Amino acid sequence: MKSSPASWDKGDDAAFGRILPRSFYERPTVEVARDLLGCYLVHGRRAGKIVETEAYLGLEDRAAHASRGLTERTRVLFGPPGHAYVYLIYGMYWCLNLVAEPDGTPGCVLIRALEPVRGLDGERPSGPGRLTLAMGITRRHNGADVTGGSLVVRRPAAPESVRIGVSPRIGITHCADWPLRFFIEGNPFVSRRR
DNA sequence: CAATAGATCATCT
DNA sequence: GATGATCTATTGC
Repeated sequence: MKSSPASWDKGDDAAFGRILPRSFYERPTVEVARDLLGCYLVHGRRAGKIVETEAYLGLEDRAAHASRGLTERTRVLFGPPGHAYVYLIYGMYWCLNLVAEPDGTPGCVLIRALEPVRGLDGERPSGPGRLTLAMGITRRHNGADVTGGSLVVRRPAAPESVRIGVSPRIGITHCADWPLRFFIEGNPFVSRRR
């Protein structure tokens, strides 16, 4: 399933579908997290299918950065939807989030794993840290508009039908039992549980 | 196979 | 000065 020449291999990004409009992100975070599964994250020549996400809410979600209020770092989370929130974790890994909810309301979706589609040969973008490493995403993308730019998300016109799994989020200490992690059942690129 | 230690730094207290 | 939405390597059973 890799040798057949697909049109996207020739650089036709439209084969990944239409770029998701801002209205897609301007909804409840959980809905956005679920609907992002099966969409394509495209950065230059590199592209991957989103197979695992986590929702991070607002003030009531102590696991979310936004719960500590508006600061210099979390400014993007409180801004308009459809932008990237990128931050450094544990001193070595960048994590990519997509801002959801209307302008002024915090909420974002952490992209946890991709299935390599183009320009990611030999990579295993499972887990937030490895994903950004493979895609070449860094602090430069913090605040970037993902509805038009070098980094965008596209949705196929006819998404394949998949089973969506739900579980608690990974690697957090607060609200550790909230079922806000979503993934495509059976996909081999979904990261494993601790 | 499961548990733990270590790397390393922006952000916040 | 402490913390953390990670990942890998290593140790121990």
